[in-house]
Amino acid sequence: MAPRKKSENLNHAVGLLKQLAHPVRLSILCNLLHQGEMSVTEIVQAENGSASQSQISQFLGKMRSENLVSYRKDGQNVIYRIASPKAEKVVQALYDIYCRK
Amino acid sequence: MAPRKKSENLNHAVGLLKQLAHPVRLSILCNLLHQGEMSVTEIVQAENGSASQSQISQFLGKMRSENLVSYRKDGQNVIYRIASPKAEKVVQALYDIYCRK
DNA sequence: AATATAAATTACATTTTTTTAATATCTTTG
DNA sequence: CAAAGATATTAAAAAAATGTAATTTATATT
Repeated sequence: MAPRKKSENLNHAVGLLKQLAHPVRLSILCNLLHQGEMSVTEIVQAENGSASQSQISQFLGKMRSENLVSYRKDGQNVIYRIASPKAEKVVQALYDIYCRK
Repeated sequence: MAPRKKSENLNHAVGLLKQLAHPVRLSILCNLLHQGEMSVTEIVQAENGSASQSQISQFLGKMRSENLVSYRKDGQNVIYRIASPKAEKVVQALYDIYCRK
């Protein structure tokens, strides 16, 4: 990796961790990790009532603004995917640590 | 791993992530990962002014209460280490992702 | 065009975290 | 025992995150 100041790495990591530190957002990212792509409707359904459409849209907006996820439009649907390789790696690591073996 | 409800894994992971999602706490854990053990004085010095003794003590208290770290007394010093293997693994993964190659 | 569906936005109240300051406790040393 | 050093505790203010409701925009269907 290109040499960086420690504090720079630290702040980038903290920025990601703050987004992961919410059950609905982490669940969304974990689902995206395994599904590849999901429409907002599918994301809302997968959360099974634990967050409203509005809240999920707000979460997606924030994660979008931090370049954790990206989207494309498909008719009236909007389809999200993970955009950040680092986010993907961290979510995978969490999955390995908490959900496997 | 013993089978667990998804939401249980999720909440455990989120609990850890909330603790990691602060620059000073993450820095402390990263230092402990590499040093093994550190006294509070050393921890405060390592943060180099970015947090007061009081604040660091509060952070350590919270991380202690969540079993992320444990401590032992050595005279007038209190020496901390990482107590949670999961925390250790996640911090190591973050280090690999953000600070190496 | 009217209706329905999908998603985003706005505003606000609530809750949780973070920060700061002051003080207390415990241990060692002179 | 008094002073100094190390750590913890308490309280309160400030800042940030969260949850909720209402509304809006855009697209598709009839």
